[in-house]
Amino acid sequence: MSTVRNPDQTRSRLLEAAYEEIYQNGFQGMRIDEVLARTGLKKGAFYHHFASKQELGYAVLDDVIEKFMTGRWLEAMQQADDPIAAVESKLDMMIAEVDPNEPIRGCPLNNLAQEMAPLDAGFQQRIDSVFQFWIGTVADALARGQAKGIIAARVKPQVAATFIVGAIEGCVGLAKASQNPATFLDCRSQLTDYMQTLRS
Amino acid sequence: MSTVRNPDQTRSRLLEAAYEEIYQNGFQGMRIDEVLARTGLKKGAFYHHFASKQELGYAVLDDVIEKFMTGRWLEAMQQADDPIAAVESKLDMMIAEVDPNEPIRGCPLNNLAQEMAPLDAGFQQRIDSVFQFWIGTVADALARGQAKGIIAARVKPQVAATFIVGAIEGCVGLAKASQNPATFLDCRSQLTDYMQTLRS
DNA sequence: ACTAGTACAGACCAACTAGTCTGTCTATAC
DNA sequence: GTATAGACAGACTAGTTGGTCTGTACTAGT
Repeated sequence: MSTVRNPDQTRSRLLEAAYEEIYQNGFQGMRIDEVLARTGLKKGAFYHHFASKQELGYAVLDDVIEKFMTGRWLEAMQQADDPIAAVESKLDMMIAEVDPNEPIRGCPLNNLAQEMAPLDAGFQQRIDSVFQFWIGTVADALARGQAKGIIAARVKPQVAATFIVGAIEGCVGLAKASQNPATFLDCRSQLTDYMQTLRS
Repeated sequence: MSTVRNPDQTRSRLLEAAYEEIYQNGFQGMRIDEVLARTGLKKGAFYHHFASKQELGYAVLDDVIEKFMTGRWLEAMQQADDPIAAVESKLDMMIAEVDPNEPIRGCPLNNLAQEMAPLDAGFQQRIDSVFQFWIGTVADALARGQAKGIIAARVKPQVAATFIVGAIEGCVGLAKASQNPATFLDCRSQLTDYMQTLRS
């Protein structure tokens, strides 16, 4: 049996399976054997593409999570006429994506942050850079809103954006703790109130 | 050598060591051997007091973390003249407790929540009950503030309290991700702004 | 004082898990 | 076409980890 080889795709499959396993069990809880079982690949393939479990974790952050967050927030914020409406729209999307049949697993980025940031500098730097990028997209949108006069001049875009991102993660985290989507809705309603105070 | 025995204290030492290990490495990352090394005890002692690692985790939540949160928030909120000022005071205490020489490890309760809530129903229920208690203390204080006329009547205490707790955890979580206390200060300043909007 | 249950010590085990190594098949360069 | 490097398979290992089990010393009730 002649096997067709496609190393790039093999690597992607490993990354995708690892992302799922990490999302479900955390990085430390993720087992390489389970990633291999998901993909049907063997140890030989894995360690050909990744030097270690740690390197796999870094690659998931670099190649899956960062790209996901970039795709999700960058252009949505960049081409937003109203930054607050754009954030609200993203929150609506997050709600729509919740699968009521599955446990609430929260935000993949924040999950890794809370687990790994104090334990591993490589994780921490990558995570921080994604958060800073995310906050930066919101801050830039707020600053453009100020230029357009729809956001109050007193608002500090970076500070407000930090809080918006922090509050989103907080609301998601509480919903995860309670395993109740209604918690997110309650929490989010107040984030909405806060954001309205940023308008001029 | 005649060893003095004190089973209650032995159990407490195990719980305290386990709490520290969980706080540093997470529940899954916590190793029983390391708990024993911290205490100088052996397997025999451990499995006499706890049926399993899972039961230890439950006990840490029930006997350490819940008690800690109760002691920290209950009476402070109960005897608060001004609920917002009381929360601010607690935030000041949290800042004061940060040790600049150690990595920012965040909130022990939220750490466990983000790691274990979707994985283990026993953890999830215990964590949720502590969060609900915490939120309840804040909500009750807000309601009393409304009765006194210092909190606006339009405020829904439970919803506002949920957001306050969520935002606190979000701010702490971001500071943990960035390993930068300044992130918490920025984030918190906006939580302060939000809370001011609750006044009448 | 005796006994029975309690509170441990510490050796041991079975399962798991990250990582290694050798071999083989495939693709690519020439 | 052939050599060389890349892309895997899969058996194997060494270390770890939660948990068990037996034995023993302590303690409380009678």
